[in-house]
Amino acid sequence: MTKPRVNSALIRRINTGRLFHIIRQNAGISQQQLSHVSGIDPATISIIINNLEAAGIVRRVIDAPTGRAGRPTSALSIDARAGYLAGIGIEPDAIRIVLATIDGARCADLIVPGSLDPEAAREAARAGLASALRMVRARRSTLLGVGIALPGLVSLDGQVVFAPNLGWRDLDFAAGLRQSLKCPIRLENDVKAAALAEHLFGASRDITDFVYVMGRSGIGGGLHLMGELYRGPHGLAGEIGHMKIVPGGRLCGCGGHGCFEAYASERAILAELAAQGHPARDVDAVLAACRDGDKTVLAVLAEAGAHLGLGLANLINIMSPRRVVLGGSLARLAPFLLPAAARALDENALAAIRHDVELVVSVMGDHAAPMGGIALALQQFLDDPPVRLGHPRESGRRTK
Amino acid sequence: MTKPRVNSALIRRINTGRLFHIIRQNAGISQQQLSHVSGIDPATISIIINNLEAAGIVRRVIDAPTGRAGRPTSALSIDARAGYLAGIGIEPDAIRIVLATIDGARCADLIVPGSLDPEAAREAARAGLASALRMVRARRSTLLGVGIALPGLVSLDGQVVFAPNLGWRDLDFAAGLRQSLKCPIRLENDVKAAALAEHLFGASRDITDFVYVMGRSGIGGGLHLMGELYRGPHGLAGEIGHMKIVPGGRLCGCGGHGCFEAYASERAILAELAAQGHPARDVDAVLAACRDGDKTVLAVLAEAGAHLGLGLANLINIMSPRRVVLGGSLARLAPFLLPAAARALDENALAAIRHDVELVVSVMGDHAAPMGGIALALQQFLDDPPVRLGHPRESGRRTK
DNA sequence: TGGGTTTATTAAAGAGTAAAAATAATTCGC
DNA sequence: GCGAATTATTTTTACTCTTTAATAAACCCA
Repeated sequence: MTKPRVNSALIRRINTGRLFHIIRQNAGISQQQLSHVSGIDPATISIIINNLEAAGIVRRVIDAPTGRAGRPTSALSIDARAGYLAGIGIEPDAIRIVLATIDGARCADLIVPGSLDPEAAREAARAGLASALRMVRARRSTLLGVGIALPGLVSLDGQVVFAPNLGWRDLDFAAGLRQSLKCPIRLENDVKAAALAEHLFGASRDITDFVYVMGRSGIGGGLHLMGELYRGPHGLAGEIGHMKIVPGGRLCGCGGHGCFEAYASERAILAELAAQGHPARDVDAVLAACRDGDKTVLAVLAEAGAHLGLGLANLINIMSPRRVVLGGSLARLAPFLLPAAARALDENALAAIRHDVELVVSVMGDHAAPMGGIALALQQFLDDPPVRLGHPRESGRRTK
Repeated sequence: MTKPRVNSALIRRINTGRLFHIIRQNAGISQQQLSHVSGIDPATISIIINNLEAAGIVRRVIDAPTGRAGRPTSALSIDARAGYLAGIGIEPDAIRIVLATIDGARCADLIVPGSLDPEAAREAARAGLASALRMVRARRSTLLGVGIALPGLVSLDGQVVFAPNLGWRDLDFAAGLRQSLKCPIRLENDVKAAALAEHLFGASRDITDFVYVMGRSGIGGGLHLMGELYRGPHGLAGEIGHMKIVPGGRLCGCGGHGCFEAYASERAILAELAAQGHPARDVDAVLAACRDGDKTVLAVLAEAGAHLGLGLANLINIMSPRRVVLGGSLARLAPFLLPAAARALDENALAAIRHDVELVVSVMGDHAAPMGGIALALQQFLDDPPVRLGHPRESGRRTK
């Protein structure tokens, strides 16, 4: 049971974080606007901004004259030179590495072959990260944090509990990297990480309550509630793939029957196509067939879309989020899934609740997992900044 | 969009509230133990306790000698003389009123006939409340807060959006009472309120993440996440009754098919019995038949229990709570529902998640809703105490 | 009286807020 | 054209509030 002390340091950390994100998402904002937006007093802002500037996190540029009277504003922005964050998305067959500045701007992108052997995957990630750093001509000491996102159950303390696709169980994947990289590392389930990225960098920045639904081979979910990721008491909340939508229905990989992901996942769609004798074996082929107007494929997708809508309706009835974000292969297939899904949603979600829910598609694409890693790293960076922010005001007070 | 300022006053409110609840649940605790339990510094505690004592909220009794050396501890407890909280549970046919001291101890209990006319219901509640106050010989000025719990959708600002059982829509039920009672009033959905009561007064005091599932005529839910009630962006989260567990299944009152409450609610059970020609028309009759070993009733309940387990499995798969609490008529029928429900749970919930979830029955009984009202009133009292706590330290500083 | 235990007080450090002051441009008056 | 007034933004100062650590006080028992 964590009980963070409620004290001044916490206040400062919260307010600093809030200002950081506002600046990040509104580059060029002035201190006065910042005060208006955040509700924090201008004096407090002055102090915090000065600290952030001294730490090299925020940059201040005096604006060009506007032509109007008064002292010109200075434009605040996150200083890209502060250092880099790395996001690592681990999949069975590929490891995606993204390097970003601390404002989340992507500046390097890399895919290396994956491995089911943890040690090999770790080494591949490490080597890939080194390459990425070379790509931007950055020294390893400029790496401020690393976030790792992988498909599987991850405990609250970042241990891999079970990752069926990777064949990993009870593994501290980050430990080895932490040693060799000498910088903070966080590890999280890829869908939860992607939800975080959606909140920090995506289209749902101002949405405090949304559900991220990601189709990979199966279906995962991330609950973002009250402005923060909800992990649940064991870190397993949001695993919606095995919600039962058809009692006694199709056999699922989990051993159960009628699971959500046995009907609406990429794997389920491909399996259904195969069962109907269709040659498509991956999402690209499915999309190509759709564009050619392949009736079989369109029918299968409509069917899957209807089940998708049914599952989402349950999710919406329970959580009443403001938005549902679709990611992964669900996002790619969305054009052909959504019509049926929207119908099923209208039919099965309570009207009063359905009315206020948007169903949108993530724009993150394949970057969802590694950008989730960036989000994790950024969160870590703000939770526990390497330079002590908010230190005592320099004692250079002039006396009258 | 609420954005509470993060400042010293907030810290004090949070810490004061924490101490209040610890004292409430551990009457007789000493300041030192309080510090140990809460993690708050003894000095801070000293100040806060002095304020609470001066406000008449906490009482300090110097303990009898313990036989051991040292200054005797003083026992802290919530001062029952501080005043009363009222909880009002509104149902179509009855209004339940509970009076409690601010530590949540029930001291009066009353049921008056209900009404579908808002004005009549309001007047009945007001009159009942006056009677309850007379029962404990208390003046109306000692009433510190009122919480109202009713079956229906309630917006975040306490407006009744839709209460089908009462036939109310878009109604500010509390407004009239607020005028005549001249004390703070909060209004909330009864299941959410009951979940709050379960957290503050029930068996789930130390559980930060649980789901409260209440069977009335339908089925409602309350999500208690991260130590607080989750209302969702519109206050409609947790309305699990219309989760679809059987696609295209039984017609539900909502117009949809296959809803949770069309299979596992009191109304559904009674309807099924009627369809099978059984004479039981209420829960009492059902329970009596069960005790007589009535096969028909037991079979219907087992069937309903299986569907209950199926619905709970979905809830658990999504939320991964630490506990599911059953209340209302589900609690009364629990002995005959649970075996089948537990089986369905084992079958349909992911093992990794199922393993850490308890399924328990609320001990609140019929008091759930009005005690929910008490919980609301207490929360209101602590959020916005009538006497300003944490006032400036008395200026009686002695100088050396 | 002295030892031990618990509570209360005090001083220090840090946070936020409000008001005043400083800063830096433009605009006005001549 | 040039200085003073104006305007808008940021910083400083003064103050309150909070936590925390160190210190003092209160109290019982031996």
